Amino acid sequence: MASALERSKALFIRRWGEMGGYWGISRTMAELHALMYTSAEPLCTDDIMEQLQISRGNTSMSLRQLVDWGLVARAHRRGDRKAYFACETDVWEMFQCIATERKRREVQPIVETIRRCREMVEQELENLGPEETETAQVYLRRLDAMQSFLNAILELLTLTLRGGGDGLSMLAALLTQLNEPPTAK
Amino acid sequence: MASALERSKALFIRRWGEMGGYWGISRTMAELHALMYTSAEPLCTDDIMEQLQISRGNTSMSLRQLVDWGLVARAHRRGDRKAYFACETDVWEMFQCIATERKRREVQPIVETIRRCREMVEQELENLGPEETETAQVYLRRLDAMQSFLNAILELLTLTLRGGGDGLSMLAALLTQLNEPPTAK
DNA sequence: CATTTGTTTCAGACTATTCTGAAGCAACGA
DNA sequence: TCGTTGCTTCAGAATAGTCTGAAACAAATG
Repeated sequence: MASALERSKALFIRRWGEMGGYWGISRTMAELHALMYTSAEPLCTDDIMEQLQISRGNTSMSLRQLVDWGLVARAHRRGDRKAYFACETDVWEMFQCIATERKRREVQPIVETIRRCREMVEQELENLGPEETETAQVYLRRLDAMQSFLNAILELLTLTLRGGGDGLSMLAALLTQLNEPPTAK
Repeated sequence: MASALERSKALFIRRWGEMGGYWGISRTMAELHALMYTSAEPLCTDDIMEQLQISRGNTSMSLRQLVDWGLVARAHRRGDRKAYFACETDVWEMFQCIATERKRREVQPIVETIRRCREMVEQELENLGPEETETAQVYLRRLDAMQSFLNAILELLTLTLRGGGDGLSMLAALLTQLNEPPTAK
């Protein structure tokens, strides 16, 4: 019978994997991450294969992605040719890695697309009938709103992340202050 | 030849759909959302089917999900039995809808799981050898760190969202202030 | 109550993603 | 140089996720 510690880890790994799915990360990659997060020691490929029951190829590919995201680092042991892997264990650093990458990969492109979309319509704006102009205006206003929103989020993340590891927790404290005084209005 | 307005909308819809994929939302559902966001008027099922070239069934299911998320509302026209659908157009409200739902569906469960994981190990803690105890301690510390992190995020969202629609933009402005003075140190 | 109009559901088809396993590559030591 | 160890790659298999279309349903109308 597996120890309580092992069963506890297994549960955490399973749940973390599930969650990955909801956020556009493959279940296995998330499980791999969880496994490393729960492990006190760096792990080698074979450890991972055995614990998660996945193939060598899958392990190699998933590890590479985690390293690309900056969530996992390669490590080596003296007199051992195998590569070992260790997870970033500071949760705020972890969050920063993810936020930075998603910003770059997903938010930036849509901001750029919105800019282009706006441009396309602006050029045509003069040659439209009155009703079409109205429709176009609504559309442009919506694009602008979305653009501002995304820029605000980008700025918020940039500023929060720049502020070092505990930026967000500081922020939360700050918000509490902001939210409480107004009750005395 | 399609008008620039149409081509612009199509581009936005395509990109928004792609992005949905990265965030664990089906491409079609995201496209549907984008279509409604770009449309000045509420749309009926047939409009959507035609514009996105998808089946009636798919349209019905995707709309239902969007309504569940609170991102889209049913509307009706006098003397017309068809249902029309309109998108939430305030981006901050939109964000709130998504944040609230994800919090409930995805963050809460993992917080609960972490609590359980901790419990499982605590019970066993006394019956362990010294080395195992060390390992278990590391694991528990990691669980605690993750737990605090998630709670901070939850709190942050709650506070931000409670503060009305433009809470975040206010926040961004505030952070700018916080970050700029220190340059004068 | 039969008909028309519009919506929902869901089994099966289809598509996309993920995974495996074996071949290939690279680094090292004998 | 050749064998050994360990990592990476990728074609094809397996799996998971999405979509269709037709049947069932529901509501309004004649």
